[in-house]
Amino acid sequence: MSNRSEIPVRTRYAPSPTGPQHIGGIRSALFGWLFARHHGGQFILRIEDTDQKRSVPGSLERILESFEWLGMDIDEGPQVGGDYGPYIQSERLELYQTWAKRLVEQGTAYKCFATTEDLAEMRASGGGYDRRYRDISAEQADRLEAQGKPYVIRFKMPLSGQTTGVDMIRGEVVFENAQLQDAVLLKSDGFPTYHLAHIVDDYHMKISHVTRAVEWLPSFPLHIQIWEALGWEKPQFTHLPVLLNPNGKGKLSKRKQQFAADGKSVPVLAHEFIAAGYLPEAVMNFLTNIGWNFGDNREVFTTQEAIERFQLEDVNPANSAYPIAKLDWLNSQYIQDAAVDDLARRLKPVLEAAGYAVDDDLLRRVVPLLQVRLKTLNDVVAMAGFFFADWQAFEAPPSEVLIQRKMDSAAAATVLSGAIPVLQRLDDFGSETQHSVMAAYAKDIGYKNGQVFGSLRAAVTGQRVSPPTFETMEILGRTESIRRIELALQALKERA
RNA sequence: GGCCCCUUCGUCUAGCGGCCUAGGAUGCCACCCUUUCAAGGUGGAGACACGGGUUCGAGUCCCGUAGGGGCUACCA
Repeated sequence: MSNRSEIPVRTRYAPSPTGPQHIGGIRSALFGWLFARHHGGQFILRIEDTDQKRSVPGSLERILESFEWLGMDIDEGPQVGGDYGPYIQSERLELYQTWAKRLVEQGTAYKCFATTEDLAEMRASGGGYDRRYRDISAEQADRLEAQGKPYVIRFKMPLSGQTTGVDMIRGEVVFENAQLQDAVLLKSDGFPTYHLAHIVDDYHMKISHVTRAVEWLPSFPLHIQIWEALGWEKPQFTHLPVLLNPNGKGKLSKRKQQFAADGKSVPVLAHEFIAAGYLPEAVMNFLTNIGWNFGDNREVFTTQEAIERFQLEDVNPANSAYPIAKLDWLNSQYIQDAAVDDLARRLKPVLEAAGYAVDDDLLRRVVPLLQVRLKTLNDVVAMAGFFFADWQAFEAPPSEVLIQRKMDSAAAATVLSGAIPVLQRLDDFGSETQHSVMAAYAKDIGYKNGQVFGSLRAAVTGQRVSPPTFETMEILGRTESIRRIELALQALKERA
């Protein structure tokens, strides 16, 4: 596939284990994954837990679950292993310390003894770190260290000149070195910062293409300088656009619950998509189509098809408002196109979670009635839960459901009671036969189809909105259908 | 504030100088179909942020302005 690079393509997703996975992070990972798969390369998961304070136990499991659900397979990482591990940064501390020390020895980094208070003062007087320890002598530094003073290691950023970075979707980006600070490479607790750790790891893990969110663009020149100070050949870089809130204002946040225009809360965390009843294929399709497009004006495509076409260069550099409304549509497309057994298998746990005991054969008969009616898997409960409830416990719905528009209680009773013998006489209780016979019946008694069919629907399903009436009655069977109609008649009589 | 990135219908996008009287999708509206709800069909409204250049010709290239986003931590 790749005909211009001899080195194998290796991309990585390197999240901090700070809790549930945010859809924005997953999208960044997705682009790196698609790129690796397109080129037949490897996709690596690395956990960046160098900030102990922010680490949340169980995060790794959540990340792995999200990837598995979406079908994004990981070639190397914690749990799966690989030749370049460990894949958790807190287990690689020695490596970072070695290289930080090397930089100090070669004079491109230095020990800085400024205290938190010193830094706070500098910030208060309106500026960043003033580089006060950048040029102290080695003896001075040794003396301070011998006194037990804590220190960090900072990078000696060039004070003048420019650094030019090449971004695969933006081209050259030029920065003034004087704008950059002497970033901390190694913290006083011996842990590296992101700046050092990711470079050491990307180098040692032979990452060929760094894909990360645009918020890293401002520190791009710093990273370039560090790569060069280390004397390592750089990978290629791509800064990916991010997801904005649905209204286009601000980066999509997992902290603040977002609401779509219709007032529905917007799924942002990976597990929320599962809980909301979305299909993983639909979510993948949805995510892939933001900031990248399939071409040919196609909106619905498989992950495999996307892999065949995906190019990082084609990614739109602009951030996007989170187009969540499109996911409902896409999801409904996938539900419509799903095979009956497949959809039944996915619907079953949803119904069970709602408290229904699901009979597989019954479910398979019901599914075809549902396919054009469900936006999400969860919709099955309101639309067709009644099929799976205890039939013996069925009760007639309230009168306002039973009595159709432009009808009253007496009219409803007339229509329903007259329908019973007609249904009883049928040789064939199939929906089509029912339909034609009931249409004729409606004409006979002078009511509209909608009034007759609607009355039956309400009597038999207990709902105003349901799958088609006659298909439903066919599944329920003649005996049960008529029993329910009788229950409705009784209810109308009692309430009259 | 400084620095960096971005800017086509409400939204996601196609467009990489003439194929654009700007295409698709979603959402919205109307009509058709119709036993509810959907689905489906047909049609409609809807965008090149603005101003300068460059060019025979600019949505497409350059500059500026405006707007949006991000960074500016011993967080990533």
